[in-house]
Amino acid sequence: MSKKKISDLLKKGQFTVNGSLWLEGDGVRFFGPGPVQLLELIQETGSINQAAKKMQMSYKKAWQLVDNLNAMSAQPMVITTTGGEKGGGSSISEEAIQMISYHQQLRARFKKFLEEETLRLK
Amino acid sequence: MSKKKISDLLKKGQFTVNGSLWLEGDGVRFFGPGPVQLLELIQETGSINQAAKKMQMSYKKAWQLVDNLNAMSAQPMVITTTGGEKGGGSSISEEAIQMISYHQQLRARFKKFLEEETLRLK
DNA sequence: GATCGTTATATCTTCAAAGATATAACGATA
DNA sequence: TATCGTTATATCTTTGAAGATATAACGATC
Repeated sequence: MSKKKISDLLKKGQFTVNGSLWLEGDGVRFFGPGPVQLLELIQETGSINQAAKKMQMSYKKAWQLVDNLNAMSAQPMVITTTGGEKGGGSSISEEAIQMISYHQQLRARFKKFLEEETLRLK
Repeated sequence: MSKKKISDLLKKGQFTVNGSLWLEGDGVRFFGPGPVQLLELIQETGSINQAAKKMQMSYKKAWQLVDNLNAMSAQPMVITTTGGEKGGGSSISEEAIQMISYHQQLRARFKKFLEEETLRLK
């Protein structure tokens, strides 16, 4: 019996290999797709609050992500200030910019991997 | 300023790139690591019930996975019989064996990808 | 028809994650 | 000192997934 293509084994028409990637430190996941987008939006808006709103995330969750990121990194990724003229605000560090850049490249390589694997199904 | 290694940006010592993969049909995830092990154990034990116990999964969840797998595949991956001498039992189809084999190869390639990406951090 | 262990299914309970809400702290400006 | 919008934090509610439990259906064997 000849070997069938995987897609022949399955019922529906459109199949893809998909997945997700993250950085792990001592078994703890800490840098997935969510945080990257949040960092980008903090950079754009200058505020955790506004960044959270833009991605329809609760402020609470956004703050937790920021807190977690800062705890895991050698230098803070997000610098926050409270009070002042505009009530405060946040900016991202050079390290955060490098992490964003790295993550974009990583995602691009992963995307290629997934596309190759999806082709292999057919 | 020279570009730092990613691992220098982070606090703790041991970092890895990790992730998970699955097959998707019409946006619905349906074939991850859990089902593969379950299929293997059904093949080994001849019973959904015993397979579930071996991997410390509730029968309910195991049965749901089996039901889902059969619904997604052109031919059933698990053939079940009820009643009879031993109360019934289950076996896996040729298609399931092919899926297991495919998934093992896919995991091996993914493992290589993750290892390469982890090396890149350092 | 009584027995057996399994499949098949429904229902109830638990538990953790997420969301909603409220409020204190902050500090430049006027 | 009053105002402002933001950060920082606590607490309560909601929700969905998982787990626990119970039971019917099944059919070869005796």
